[in-house]
Amino acid sequence: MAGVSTSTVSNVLNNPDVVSSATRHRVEEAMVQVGYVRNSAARQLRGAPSVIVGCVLLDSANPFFAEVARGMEDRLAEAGCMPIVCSTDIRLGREARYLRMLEELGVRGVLLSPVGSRLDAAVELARRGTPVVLVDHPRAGLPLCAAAVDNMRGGELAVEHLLARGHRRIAFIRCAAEVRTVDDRGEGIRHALRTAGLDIARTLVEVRTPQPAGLDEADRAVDAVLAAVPRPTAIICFNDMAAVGVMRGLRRHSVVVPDEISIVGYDNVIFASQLSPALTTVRQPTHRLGRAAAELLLAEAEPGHRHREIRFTPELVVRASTAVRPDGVG
Amino acid sequence: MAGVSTSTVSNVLNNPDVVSSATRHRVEEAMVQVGYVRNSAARQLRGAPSVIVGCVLLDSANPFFAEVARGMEDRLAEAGCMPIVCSTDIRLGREARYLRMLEELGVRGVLLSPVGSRLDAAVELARRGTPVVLVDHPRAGLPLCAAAVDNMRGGELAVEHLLARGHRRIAFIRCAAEVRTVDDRGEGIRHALRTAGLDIARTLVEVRTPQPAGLDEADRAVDAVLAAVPRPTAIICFNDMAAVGVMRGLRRHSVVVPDEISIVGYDNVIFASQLSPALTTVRQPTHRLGRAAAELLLAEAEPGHRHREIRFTPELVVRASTAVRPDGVG
DNA sequence: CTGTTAGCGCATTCAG
DNA sequence: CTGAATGCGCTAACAG
Repeated sequence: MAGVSTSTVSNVLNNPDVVSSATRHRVEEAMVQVGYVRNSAARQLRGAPSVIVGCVLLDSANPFFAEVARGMEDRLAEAGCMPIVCSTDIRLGREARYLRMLEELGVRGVLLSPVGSRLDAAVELARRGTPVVLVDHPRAGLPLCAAAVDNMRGGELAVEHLLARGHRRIAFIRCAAEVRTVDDRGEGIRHALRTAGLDIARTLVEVRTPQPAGLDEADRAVDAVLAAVPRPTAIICFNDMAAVGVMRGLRRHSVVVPDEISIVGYDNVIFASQLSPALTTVRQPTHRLGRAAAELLLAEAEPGHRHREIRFTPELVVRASTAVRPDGVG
Repeated sequence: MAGVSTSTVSNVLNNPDVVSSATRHRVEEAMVQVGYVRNSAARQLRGAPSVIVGCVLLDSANPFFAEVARGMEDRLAEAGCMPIVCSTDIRLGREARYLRMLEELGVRGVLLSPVGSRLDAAVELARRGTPVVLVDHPRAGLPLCAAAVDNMRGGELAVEHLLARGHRRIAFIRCAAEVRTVDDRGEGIRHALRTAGLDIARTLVEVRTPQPAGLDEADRAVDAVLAAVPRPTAIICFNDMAAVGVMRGLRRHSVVVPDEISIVGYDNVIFASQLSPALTTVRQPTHRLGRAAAELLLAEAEPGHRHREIRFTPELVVRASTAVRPDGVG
């Protein structure tokens, strides 16, 4: 020890009030002199909780998840924690690998936007002692916490809006990969159609875009939509990026939006309002979703903790890409 | 030990070929039976290099950085590493705090998009043994590696394009925060104007938007641009999000783009091509930038390593938001 | 090829 | 209030 003492230093760091302020100052001074840096590995080995939280998302570069991750980061920072951000690209193998690595790291917990709906790996991980919070996925009775958006409701909102505008022939463009959120939106779409007394087989056209489901793939999916007989008068897209691709595809076919075909996106990315036409879409509270997930995870450390779900409700943002059904169609 | 041996297990994990395949299998079996999980903390304490890399960025939710981060993540994953992603929001205090935490964690290194240009903290950190790679910031002779985009050239590209279209009165909308990349673009703008033999005081109008420099702030900054006498016929924005705000602001003032005023953005975010009018902008190789930074960091572990800089060149993407200068103006 | 041992840096005893 | 001693899980170096 530079000053005089030995592991009084430990107390200076962990129980500052137990040390006389004189020696405390002396020790603190010595620490900056020597350039002392705490060693997290040793602390953790000794049993201290890790400050690291794993965030395993489908794709951190996707604007939706990027904002969710930022919400997580902000809440974690308040608690002195930091996120490790991983993208699975909807690949189960990568998810498993990341979960394994995070477990070995002894992270405080994992915020997981799961690939499929077989959550055995997540449940097992939690059972072994690493808390897991599901993000953007319903709790589904599992012994885990979850922060989710009501995607069924999101699908319903889109359909209700289109039905009110007179549309009776609607396409749903979705990604080929099995993603729970997208499935739920599809479920909501069908539910709303049934509720309106419509025959799904005759009103709904589902088109899947190949992976990676980006702008170009959605552009090409337009061909299939336009080939459907009778031709849909409205298209619901599984996210805003796809909606942009669809707009491009329709332009390619010289189909005017919204005069001939209406479009509804999903996510309300920041550019949605500046597209031409401005995109009608479903807004999700991304930042708050991320915060909530982090909140749930941090709460797992508390004594009488019980698993719970925080569920957000999406909102329809009506803009210029949807109009009343053109006469004589559908 | 479940099977029979003790720290032969260590060899099974680290020197598999040194153990007879019989016992190896036996040990491996026992490991899954017991549900054995390596303890990274203990390995690290013992001297193993960490698999964690700190990524300290200005704002991970910003599409530019989100894609850079993804590039980092992809390269790191190939090396069995994972990124901790932190956002400073251009606050020195937060940067310092994060760097400290990452140092305590004993990360493999830090990929830093620095707040200002006073890089003492980064240099010190590196000197103490945590490698630092600058991201989106020039090396500037420092004893660090850097992965950067030539932002001066980006500014020049924008100006050269506008000058070729006849513009002689140009506004530059920038964020109030001191950000090196934006400063460099401004420098490039001035350099290109000087090179063309123009008087900067008479051709260039610089407007700063308050923090957080988002869409709304840029929208409001339009007022100042339009108030300038003579009124600029073109606006260069420090990023695409700002360009979107500027478009909105101009619409608010019933100024038609590009007929009355041309706009150049920066970043070429994925939606840039779908705006109305489609945005002329400067493209940066985001994903590759992130990859390169990670690459440089991983290379720091190699024996005869020498610091170096990887510099990318931006490209102008000409679209519909820029036109020839309207007659009789400027 | 397999078993034994020491110590990485810290926090938490217990004695002074 | 301060100083000395132990062990967290692992690996490297050596002994069998």
